[in-house]
Amino acid sequence: MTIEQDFFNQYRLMYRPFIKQLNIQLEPYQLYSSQWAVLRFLNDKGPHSFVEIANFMTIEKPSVTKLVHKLIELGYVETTTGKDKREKLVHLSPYGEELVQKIQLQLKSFFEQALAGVPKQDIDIATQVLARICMNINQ
Amino acid sequence: MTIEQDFFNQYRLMYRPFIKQLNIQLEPYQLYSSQWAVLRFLNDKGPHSFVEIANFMTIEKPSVTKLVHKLIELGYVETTTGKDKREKLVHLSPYGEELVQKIQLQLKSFFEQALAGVPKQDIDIATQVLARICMNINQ
DNA sequence: TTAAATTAGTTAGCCTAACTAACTATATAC
DNA sequence: GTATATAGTTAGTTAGGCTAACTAATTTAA
Repeated sequence: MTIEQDFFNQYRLMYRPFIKQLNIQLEPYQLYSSQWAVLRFLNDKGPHSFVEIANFMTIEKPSVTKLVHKLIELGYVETTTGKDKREKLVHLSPYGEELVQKIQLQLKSFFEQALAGVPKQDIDIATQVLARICMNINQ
Repeated sequence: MTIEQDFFNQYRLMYRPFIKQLNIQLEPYQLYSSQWAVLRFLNDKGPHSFVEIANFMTIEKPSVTKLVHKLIELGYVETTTGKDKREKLVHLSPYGEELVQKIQLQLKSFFEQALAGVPKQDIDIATQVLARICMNINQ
């Protein structure tokens, strides 16, 4: 067992329990983790088109259609026409903006608990490792 | 954006591209990443029952049933009766053992490429961070 | 200038990888 | 000896992706 294999084993092993807990946190807001990822992206990076959301999340366009339409239905986001008649810009609704702040506050303590006992410096290193892998994998 | 939130964002962002690439690596063996996770567990930790596999992978029993039955169908694993008539122990077949060695060799270079440019020390730290989170989340 | 190619988003239908509820068969506890 | 617990299975559901094929709008090029 090399240290690389060990890392990826551990990476995968963490996924299910993490997503499960995250979904429990999000349940009061009728959100799943994938929908939350979209809200967070719009909050952090501002309004973006469907294609831009797809590129950022490295998922396909039809998957974005489903996610965003659900968020529209919930009243958390709205769309406006983009730079031409084809493009639609997705942005948080006023209600959505409030909600994101509220959820982020709640998740803050969940994340802190999950990382309890881990030095800040190690969290930073781990984040950089994950970012580097993303870069390496996506060419 | 706290460093904890940043870490988990990055964690989630990596998942899809990683699993996608891993599945491409496994495709010649008619395996998906979840089935590979079972083979690797049996290889690393020896024969185990369905319940033990479920506990280790933190998935439910019916999910294990499906995974293992597929692996039996492929001829990669076999079952023997366990310590009583209810329990079945799952173990790699001779063919399965060979295959695991072969796949591990192939994945070794995939993993090394994915971690290219990351110091060994940082990989270790990141692995420990992931392990600690697993522990914290699963109580 | 109009025909071909490209781009943004949608629809329909599929798949993986999980889940819960309810079941059978066996084993254990009271 | 009956009630309870445990191992595994079956049936049906779900989240969260996917591809193929479509419409409408835009750009390229002949």
